[in-house]
Amino acid sequence: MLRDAGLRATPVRLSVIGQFSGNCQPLNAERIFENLKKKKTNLVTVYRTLATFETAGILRRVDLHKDSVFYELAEHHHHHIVCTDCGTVESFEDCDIKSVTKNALARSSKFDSVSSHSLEFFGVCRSCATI
Amino acid sequence: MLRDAGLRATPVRLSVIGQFSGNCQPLNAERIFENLKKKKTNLVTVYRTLATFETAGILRRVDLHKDSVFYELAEHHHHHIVCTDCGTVESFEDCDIKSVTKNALARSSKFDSVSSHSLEFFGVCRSCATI
DNA sequence: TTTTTTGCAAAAGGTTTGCAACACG
DNA sequence: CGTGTTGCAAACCTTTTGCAAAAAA
Repeated sequence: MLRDAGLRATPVRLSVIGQFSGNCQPLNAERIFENLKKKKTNLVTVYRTLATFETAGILRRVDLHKDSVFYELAEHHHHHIVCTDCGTVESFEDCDIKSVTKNALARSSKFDSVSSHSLEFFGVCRSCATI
Repeated sequence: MLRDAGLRATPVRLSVIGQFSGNCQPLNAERIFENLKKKKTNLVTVYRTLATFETAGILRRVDLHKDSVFYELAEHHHHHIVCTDCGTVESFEDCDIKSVTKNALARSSKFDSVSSHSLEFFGVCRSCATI
């Protein structure tokens, strides 16, 4: 993955990729940094790693209406349901929005194509709703 | 609108609502503040107004993968195509994602319902693609 | 060895908070 | 008049930048 992107394989980078591979939840810099504490690295390095990976197309940004930016593996085409109360995030994979995309492009005056989309749902989870 | 939300009608608030009503583009605090400069107000007040309006359900947050938070009228159920190159934003209204929503909820173990969703497309606009 | 990557410190930028003055209703 | 709202200054917090030391290839 790193080699394909022309990036050097460093411990931090390998560990960051590992964190995403072993986890379906989107992660933010702070969280990744916590998981790396034992590795004695720097939060700045995490931010730089995330930026590099996003540019390389390894990670993609996920907007969860939270205070910091979350990422997930680009190859995992996920969408999310976010609890606006407790912040829990649930992911789901299938999204058949081909027809939506087609309609959007048909009506667009500026775009001929799109390269990605983000789709997130927001609501109150069952657990928060019942308390 | 303000009365319904139990909010006082102040000049800044009326002007902010006016800006959104007369504009289909999502706006961020900085932009709203610029449009208000003649009114001699404060950027802090703009942020507070936006937060109040979001809580009141008058505005909703739009994530455009930009550095600041954008908003639009909640009653305008819009989605957007954002150029990842020049940043231009095009809005579209129709989005038939009922079936996607239904599927997501059917597979969800934590949510029985959702109250909103955000759907944005990203790509390179025709103008940026040809240059 | 050469180029990329990291660490540290410091800055930047967007957003929030405390508190007193102000204004809507 | 009373409570909600604003202005100002300052703080906050996430993210970015500069530069020299360290590490990958």
